[in-house]
Amino acid sequence: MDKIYNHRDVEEKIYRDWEEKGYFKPEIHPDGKPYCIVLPPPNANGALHFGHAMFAVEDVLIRYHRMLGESALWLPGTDHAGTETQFVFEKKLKEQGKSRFDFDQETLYKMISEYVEENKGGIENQLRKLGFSLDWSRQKYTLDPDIVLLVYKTFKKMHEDGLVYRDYRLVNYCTFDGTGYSDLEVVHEERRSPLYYIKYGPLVLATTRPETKFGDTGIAVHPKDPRYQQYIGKVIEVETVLGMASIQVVGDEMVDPEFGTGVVKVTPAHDFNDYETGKRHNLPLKQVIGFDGKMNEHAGKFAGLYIKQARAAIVEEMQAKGLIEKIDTEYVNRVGLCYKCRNVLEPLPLEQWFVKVGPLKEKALEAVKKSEIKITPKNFENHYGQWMDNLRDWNISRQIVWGIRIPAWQCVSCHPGGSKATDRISHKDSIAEFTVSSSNPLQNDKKSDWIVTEGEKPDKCPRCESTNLEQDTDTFDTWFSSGQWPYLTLMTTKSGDFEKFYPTAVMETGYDLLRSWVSRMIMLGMYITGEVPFKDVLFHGLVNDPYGKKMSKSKGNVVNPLELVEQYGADAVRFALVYGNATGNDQSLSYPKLDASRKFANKLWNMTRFIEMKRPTSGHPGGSETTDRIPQIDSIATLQNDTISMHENDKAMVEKVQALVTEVTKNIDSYQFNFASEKLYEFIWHEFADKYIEDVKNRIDENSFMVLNSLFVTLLKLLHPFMPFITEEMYGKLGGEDSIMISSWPK
RNA sequence: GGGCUCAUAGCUCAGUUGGCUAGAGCGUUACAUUGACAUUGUAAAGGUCAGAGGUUCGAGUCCUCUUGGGCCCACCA
Repeated sequence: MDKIYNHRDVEEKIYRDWEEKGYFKPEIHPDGKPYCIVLPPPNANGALHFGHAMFAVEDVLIRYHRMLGESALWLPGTDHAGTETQFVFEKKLKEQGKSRFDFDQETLYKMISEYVEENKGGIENQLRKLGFSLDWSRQKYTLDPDIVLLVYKTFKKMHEDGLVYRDYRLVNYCTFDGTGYSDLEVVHEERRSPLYYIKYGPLVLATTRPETKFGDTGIAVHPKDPRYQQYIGKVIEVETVLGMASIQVVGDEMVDPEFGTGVVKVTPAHDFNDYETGKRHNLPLKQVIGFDGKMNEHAGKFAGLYIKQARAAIVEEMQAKGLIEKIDTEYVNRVGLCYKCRNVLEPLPLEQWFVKVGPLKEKALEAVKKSEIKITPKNFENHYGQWMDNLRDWNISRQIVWGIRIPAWQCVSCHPGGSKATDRISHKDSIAEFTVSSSNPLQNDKKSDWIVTEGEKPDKCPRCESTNLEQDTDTFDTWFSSGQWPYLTLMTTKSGDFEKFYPTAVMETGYDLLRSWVSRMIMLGMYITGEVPFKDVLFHGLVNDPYGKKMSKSKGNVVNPLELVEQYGADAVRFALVYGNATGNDQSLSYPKLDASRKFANKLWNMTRFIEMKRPTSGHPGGSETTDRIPQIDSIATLQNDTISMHENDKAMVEKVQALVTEVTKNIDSYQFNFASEKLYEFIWHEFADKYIEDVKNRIDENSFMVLNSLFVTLLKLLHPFMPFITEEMYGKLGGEDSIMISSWPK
């Protein structure tokens, strides 16, 4: 044996060996109790980051349960990550001087698909490098045809059950990326936005968005505001930059009399609040900003200007006309930004598919309340409850091509010029269609217009028998498919998997995915299967840079975990991430800790070397590995039964190891991986090596050797889930049979 | 505006249902060792556990408030 442990010599070889022998498959223990973890699917097009490296705790659990003799399945998969991937691809297009609008939907989809295929293997091999015992034979991808079919079925069922509906509503729309988003994908930022005090006939109101005034269909005051009682319910005449206009005044509780002048303009087409106000007072909806981010024809001579330009031009003209009383230039408010491109999102009215969350969330909330699902750390149960309580209907339509196209068709004959999303994708001016065909969309009910299928094109329109049907060009929000991941995967891997492994044992992921992912998996899982998708939720924290700052590409402080694996070894990286980090807490990447872990591996290596040297039958140069196999005593119980005569120090050590086994087992069972790893580190190094080996060194005989060897193998087994490679390597050297990963957990 | 979370040795962090004489890694200091260990071992220094109250036989741990970080949520025109 070399004097030092070199992970580069062993890791790849060992992993290949495990995989070839089929050790990652649950069939290794076909009759064992089922234990399943579904891997949170990384972006198929992405690269490994620390969020993935934290999946080490899943490997700890899987390896532990496998050693317990259970039928353990860790199921890998990848996600097509719609918006993310299309965003990356469009960047590439831009480098080539092209844009997505140069291609039709099918071509663009194909291009992205090919691009993803090229990169798809990357993430898998990176996960292998970390030693993850994933059953690759069951790997799934969110765009596998069998998965897609199940997603269609879910959608169809939800449509039939009235849990999915089409509605014309305001969405957070990014005019740069050309798609709407759900509430979750909006990031808020404080910005200085001048507050303009505008004269509106006899009234003065304050607004940050004068350019939307052409879309005003009402003016609101607080119903009890004594200043404005005489106007409520009246129509007033106001002078605007486009001439005179008449406008309805309403009283609404929404208005804060303390803010500004206590008067507010109501622009239902361009503000979420106003949309609701408009609905309450039956005010029409008038869209003045298009999906291209420009003013439309309702803006008169300002049509065609981008929002920013229009604002400046309008304000200038209003000032010239004396329509602006004052401007508060220091005013700060919160604006919604696109989480991808950081541009200001525009609330725009659009027909979208929505998931009615009410009935779903009720059950999902109850499951956690009744502890059918336990969340660790426990305080996240509060987060979960709060989020669920405030959940609004979920917009699942995305105006991007990269994703699962929504299997809904509309009859062109019955609905000439319906809401064709192609127009938005090509950025043609589709505004007229909306304002014309939806003269009063606030009361519009278009639910029955759509034919939803399991993916196949309907033969004809059930109403007019026309065969001229067009599919919705939108795709599903990526979370709609990944939100069904546990059963989508298990229903499509091997027959019997779903019955055997569902509900899965635990969903382990970063706590940042509680809302966007975990909550949706619970809702959709319970809806489709009638059962919770997993019994436990286990959250890990984020890994920040060594200074505690969040790693991000823009900051340039991203550390690639693979480089650390190369430098320190996968075992050391895994150990460093688990050691000293309380479950669910964020941590800063610590090089000293990595170093300590690497040294620990080296210590183990040298403990093995020492034991090998002291092996009674070894020492003669001609001795072969096979004849020199060390007698193994596999269970501590055997030692405790006085099968051999033991020195009293050996006996004491047996007891200590026994106690350690109990504690480590308990810690892993309760997801306290930090305790387990700390105890192992402390015991192996400072008890077993420093004291016991030093003691036994001078009095070693055949019996004490057997105890030493057996106890050390026991310790290696306890350590194996955390440091799989080195423990495997040493297990072989110490005469262990087969592989440590399929050996039994010490009792 | 709500909610969550953190504050413990020079640094990075553990501390599980209150029992602590408060620990680890790295760093620092002294000594030992060329050994199974590109080292390791033995020992030492270093902390009014953010501050103030309270509950308790007992508080780093539970409660209240204060201060200072971080995160999340919310439609303030």
